[in-house]
Amino acid sequence: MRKAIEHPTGSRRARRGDAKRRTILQAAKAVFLKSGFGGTTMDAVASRAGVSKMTVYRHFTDKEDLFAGVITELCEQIIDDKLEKLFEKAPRQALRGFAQKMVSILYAPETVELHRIVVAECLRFPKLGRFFYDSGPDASITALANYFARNKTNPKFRIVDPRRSAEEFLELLRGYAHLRVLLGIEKIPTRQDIASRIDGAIRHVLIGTGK
Amino acid sequence: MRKAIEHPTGSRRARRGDAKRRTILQAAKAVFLKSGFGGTTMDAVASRAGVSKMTVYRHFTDKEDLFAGVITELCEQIIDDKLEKLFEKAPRQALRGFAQKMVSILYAPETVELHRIVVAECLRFPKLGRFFYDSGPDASITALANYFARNKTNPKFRIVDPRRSAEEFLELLRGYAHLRVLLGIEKIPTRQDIASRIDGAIRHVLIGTGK
DNA sequence: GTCTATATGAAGATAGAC
DNA sequence: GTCTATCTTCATATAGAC
Repeated sequence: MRKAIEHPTGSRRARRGDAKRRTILQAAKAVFLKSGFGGTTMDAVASRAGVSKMTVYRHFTDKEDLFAGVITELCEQIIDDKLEKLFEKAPRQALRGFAQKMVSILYAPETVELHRIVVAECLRFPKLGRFFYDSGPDASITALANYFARNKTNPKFRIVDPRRSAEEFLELLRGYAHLRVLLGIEKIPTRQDIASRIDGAIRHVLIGTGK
Repeated sequence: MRKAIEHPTGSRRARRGDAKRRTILQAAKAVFLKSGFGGTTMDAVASRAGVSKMTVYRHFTDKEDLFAGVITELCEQIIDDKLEKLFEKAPRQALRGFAQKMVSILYAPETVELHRIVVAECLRFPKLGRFFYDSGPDASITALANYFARNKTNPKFRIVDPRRSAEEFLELLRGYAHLRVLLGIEKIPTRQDIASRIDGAIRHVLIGTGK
């Protein structure tokens, strides 16, 4: 983004304190996610927020600033919990729990819409791609890679390089089902599809898990 | 797309015969891929093609029609060769050859840009997502799935369901490197990265391939 | 068929009242 | 601080001459 994505208009305190600002941000989030950057008009945001357009401009210097505010908030919320806790169980259960958590995030409608708009606008806003990637995918990969690194000598695991194995595990979870959802072809993968996807990912990194 | 993506203005013969139409289409392709649908102006297309804007409108009824023409041509060109020929060798070599072909397509700049614009515009043009998916990803998955189905009983292979295994193989090839390229974070994956990616994919579907 | 010039409309941004 | 009303820009699309 042209402006710093980390610092939309106003101080951090002002961001939290102002209720109307939050109302506008919520409205903007809905409109941007549904219509994209180009398809969103300041009129639509103002209308949805129940305020006049001028009020929107009082809180955000322009459309890009508003967009930055929305995206920042969304990215900060992608990974909410501490992922480390999931790895405290035995390997198979730990990986299954982590996988289920990841799938639930990956396929959440809001995540999918965010993903779509980031891909769409990452050329217009050069910082956007990295900001999103660091907030979501990279955070997940790193958490899993650390777990693999700790268990690299464990004979149950088939780890070549921790980070690569982490990527591969998550790639199998995401897969083409995610692309189909992104393209609007599928709504949400079935439970069976997800279960089989998780099995495939675990089979890829653990040994002796049968055919 | 609102109009049929398969049939932009004019008959199939007219499409091939008219040289100026092709000039406009080439110019439009460059501009759309660089700037997206919203960022592209008919002025820019006309200017790049070296014709007046009116001439563009003589060949394409409107901007959407022009967009449909560009996307149709791009999608038709994604998979140019017959993929079946690649599978005539021994399993390991066959899969390696197929994988290299797929990687070269996946990471070609034009493919990446097409992918990006399709994700960006698939909500505005409902048919677009499926058209792209069928032309590229699904064609690849199906070709590989057929190969796996023919070799399902071969003890070298670790195939649960041919189509799922095909998706998994291609997911490992695509992976997060592709997302990073899509987001503008990386330019092109390194040779080592690609080689290791191909190894991982083959390891996933063949047995007894070492570690 | 192709051009120059223009109409139309939408949307980002602002002026000034309360 | 918030509103109504307005300005300005610019891109799609068209009219009419050659």
